[in-house]
Amino acid sequence: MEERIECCDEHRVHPEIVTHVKLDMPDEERLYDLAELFKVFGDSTRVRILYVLFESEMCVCDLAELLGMTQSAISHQLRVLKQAKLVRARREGKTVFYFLADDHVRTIIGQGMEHLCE
Amino acid sequence: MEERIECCDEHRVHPEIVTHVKLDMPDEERLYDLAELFKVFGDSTRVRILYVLFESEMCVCDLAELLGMTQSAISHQLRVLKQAKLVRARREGKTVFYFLADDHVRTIIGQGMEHLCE
DNA sequence: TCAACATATGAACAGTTGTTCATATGTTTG
DNA sequence: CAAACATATGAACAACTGTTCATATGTTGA
Repeated sequence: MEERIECCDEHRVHPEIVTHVKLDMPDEERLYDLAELFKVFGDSTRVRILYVLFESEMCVCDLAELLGMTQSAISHQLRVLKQAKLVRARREGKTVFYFLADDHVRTIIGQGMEHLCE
Repeated sequence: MEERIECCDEHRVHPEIVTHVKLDMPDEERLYDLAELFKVFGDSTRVRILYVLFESEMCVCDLAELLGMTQSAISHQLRVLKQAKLVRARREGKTVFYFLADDHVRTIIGQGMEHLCE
């Protein structure tokens, strides 16, 4: 802990800060999960689906038509979104309606948009 | 616009809503950029780098040592982060210090963490 | 200017991801 | 129950991504 692997010989950053940072870091696993979550936002098909669901819950085939993609592709992506707990599903007869799971989705996407616009 | 490609024959979602959603959607390009932005957050090495930079600006080799990765790997990822304008760099002699570009990064990661914890 | 050091970068490779196609599951209606 | 329809899923393939290795660039001090 006190000894460091050879790297830069002169450390501008104090060892205290490095130690402090190490203590403050969440577990590897938690950070891995966080990256996995953002990975879900990192695909334009899925972002588009989420944007649609901002307005209204919708069934798979309407999503497919709206986004100009096959039912299969949309269904695969909805599964990813569902596993990440970003959307939930509600069955009504033959059709399944998907809707946003909670408001973090809006906030996260909103902040992303803000970042793009600055 | 009024005519729809054959899909579900009975539409539970009113055509008005579909039209409304279409109008409210940002451009393809914007949504693509948004997904690209989140893609940057979607890697645990990059998330870890960002977390470290929450605490303090840091040089490449310190980051490499802290995260137990090669200098090259870190440097490649810093470039990605820089291109996305999530971090900025400051040169001081031989060493280059990287730091967070703005506070959206904190908010976005914070919201992501919140989502995981619910 | 040259050696030593910190960082950046290009090529290559393995691992991952999104779509398509074919098909399976599940639901309603006759 | 069978047909029709909406959705889900598995396999396969192309495209993309992150790391490594080798090397280049840029900076300092002798």
